[in-house]
Amino acid sequence: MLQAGADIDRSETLTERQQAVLDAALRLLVEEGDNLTMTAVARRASCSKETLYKWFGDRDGLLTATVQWQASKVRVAAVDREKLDLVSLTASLERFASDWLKVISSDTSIALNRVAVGHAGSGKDDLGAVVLQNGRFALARRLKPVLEAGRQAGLLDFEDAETAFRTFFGLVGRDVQIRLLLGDRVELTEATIGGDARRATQQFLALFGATNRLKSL
Amino acid sequence: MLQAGADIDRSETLTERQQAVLDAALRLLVEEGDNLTMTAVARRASCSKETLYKWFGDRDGLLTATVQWQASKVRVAAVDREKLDLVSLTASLERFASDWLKVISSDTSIALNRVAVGHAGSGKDDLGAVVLQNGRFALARRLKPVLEAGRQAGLLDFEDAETAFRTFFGLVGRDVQIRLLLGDRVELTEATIGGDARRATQQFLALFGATNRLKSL
DNA sequence: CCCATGGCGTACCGTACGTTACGGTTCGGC
DNA sequence: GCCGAACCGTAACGTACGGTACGCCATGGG
Repeated sequence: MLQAGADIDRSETLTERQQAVLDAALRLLVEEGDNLTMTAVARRASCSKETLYKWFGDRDGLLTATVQWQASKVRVAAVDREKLDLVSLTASLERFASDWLKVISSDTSIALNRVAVGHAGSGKDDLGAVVLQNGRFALARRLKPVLEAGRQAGLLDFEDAETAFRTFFGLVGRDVQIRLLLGDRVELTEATIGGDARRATQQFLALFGATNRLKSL
Repeated sequence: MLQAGADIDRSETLTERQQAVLDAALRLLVEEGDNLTMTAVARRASCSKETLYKWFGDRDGLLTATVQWQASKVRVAAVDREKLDLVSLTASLERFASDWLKVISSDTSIALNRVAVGHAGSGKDDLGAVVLQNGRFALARRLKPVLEAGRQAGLLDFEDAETAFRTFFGLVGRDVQIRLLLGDRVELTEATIGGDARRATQQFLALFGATNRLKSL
């Protein structure tokens, strides 16, 4: 399984300057992909290579620090769980879907996932684990309480929150992420994202809404 | 959009020996990932580097040839479209889902997708396009006729075959592929694949079956 | 005023790897 | 039996890049 603690918040232990350096590395990562060089990072960040090595150890250290830094920035606020009727549940689900689609279609997410996937083969670092923790698993952690609350309120009907979440994940993401990662130009305007979020939520409610029965899962 | 002709069948133009070399490269790609060296391929294939360069031009040429070679091997037979009732349609869908899950969870598919994703950033070659053509788009080409036939037979109800396919794709794959690419150990036994295929088809039929209405897509 | 520290810029080293060149060997055709 | 082509094994070359060392400057405390 995945290592625990891969999503520790490093924003505390980082000085202002170090964060600026990591931001530069992040921008360069988006532009150049995995073939960015230490000299390029140093030049872009206006710092010396020796400083990079002193702060981050080696290239892999810099990369993981960059990924964790970006991860610590997208920590989103959870949904408030006060009122819960069908319309608020629907709104929450649509919100989650829309946010998720925006994230996975952003340039930085694509770049980060690319390098993480590339590094996942030879187990030198755990970029894949970091990205998973702050991507797919973070989404699950934030969404599952909403699903459970929906079940408590009698709006949803499912056996296992995990499988319900995974279905929602599939309905939202479909083929978007893999196509983007493989370089396909998927048109994702604000409008299409909104439409996809609505469609996915409706489909999810059709499958797991308490009114409809689908006991054969 | 993606380049046409990315899925030309190269198995004709390749001699026996060249296919053996590509097989060796493929195995090495699965083991080593993108950091395989030309010397390693030459040694594994018991051929000289000069031959590699004469046959495939350069490293990228060898990689694309390897990917295309593997792609030409998984060309699967289409489904026969004679009888078409609900049980045969269900069987076809389950078959597709199960096959697809087996493919994306195979070692070679994971390795190939990893290098293709890694190379998709810097547009040196078009590995991403090749993988997409022979993966996601090939699946769509093979599945869409079945969906259309199902609609003709009054078993399915959808507006656009493309969006219907994408929903099916999402219901089948969910988070499996991205988790595998990122290095997560997903347990995918024969039994779980069968169960997932059944669940995905049932959900798809619940959404797009002609008996049920979900006109708000 | 002086010195120590931290960081910038740059030159440098070692190595890994893509690419090329070359000598030796097999093999089909004459 | 001889020739050329194709190919194997390996040595060699060039380069790019990770990692390190060193000189210089700024700042801040004594």
